Amino acid sequence: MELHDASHALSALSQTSRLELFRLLVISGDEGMPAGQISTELDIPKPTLSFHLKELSTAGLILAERHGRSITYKINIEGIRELMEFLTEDCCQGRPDLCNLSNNSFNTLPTNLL
Amino acid sequence: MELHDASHALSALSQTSRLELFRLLVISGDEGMPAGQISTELDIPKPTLSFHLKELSTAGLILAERHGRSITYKINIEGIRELMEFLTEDCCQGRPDLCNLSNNSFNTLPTNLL
DNA sequence: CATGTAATTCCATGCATGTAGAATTAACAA
DNA sequence: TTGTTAATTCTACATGCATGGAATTACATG
Repeated sequence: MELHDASHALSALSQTSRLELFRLLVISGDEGMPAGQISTELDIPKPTLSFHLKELSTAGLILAERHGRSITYKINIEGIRELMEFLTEDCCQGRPDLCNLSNNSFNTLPTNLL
Repeated sequence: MELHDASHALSALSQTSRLELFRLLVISGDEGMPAGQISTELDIPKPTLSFHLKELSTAGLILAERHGRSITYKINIEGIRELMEFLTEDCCQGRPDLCNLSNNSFNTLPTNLL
């Protein structure tokens, strides 16, 4: 991942509606959530939501999958991983304390959602 | 750190000029770099640079310190750490593989720059 | 105090982004 | 094929952001 892509991804996440949307999809996990449900859940009109979903999609942060007549969205694990790696690359040049977050309990969390 | 602050920080980093600026300050480390040098280094006019520096400052990502008649900027370790924590919080709810980046060699890097 | 240097604010311009109603496409069901 | 539901594009409007020249503030030195 290079500067331009990272900037695109960060730009997609820099908007409160989209950050909330992103969070919701992260929590909803691998099964994702259909657009209509997201629209009611976050109280965002469908055209507006569609715009934001597209932003996150082209930024490589979420994926779309049609199920019948509804379209389900879910987070793109690879895309997020790449962004995280880019940021930690940036943050940690010779400064390991920055990224060595002490209170991240990732490894103690259940993995049954994967 | 809450949604609004995170969105503010992400917004500050979402712009290519500022992302480059941020990178430069990360690399320049704890001694930072005066605004004039940044201006010539990145070939950004002073008023434009000043605008971007302010954006990163109010987002809590960099710090300013006057030395004589020049003002030196450097990264704000705490601010960056908070943003990283917020993002990993978001990214890792029940999905530890996302943030458990395998190829991060932070702990093998020299710490003499701190 | 006067001069030179560093950086910032002021301000106007142009471009990009967010928003949401109306029209449109896509899919299923009878 | 007609009707219903889901989601998207089209479109227009308003707001916000990036840019950089000109004027301004802050500081050091003779």
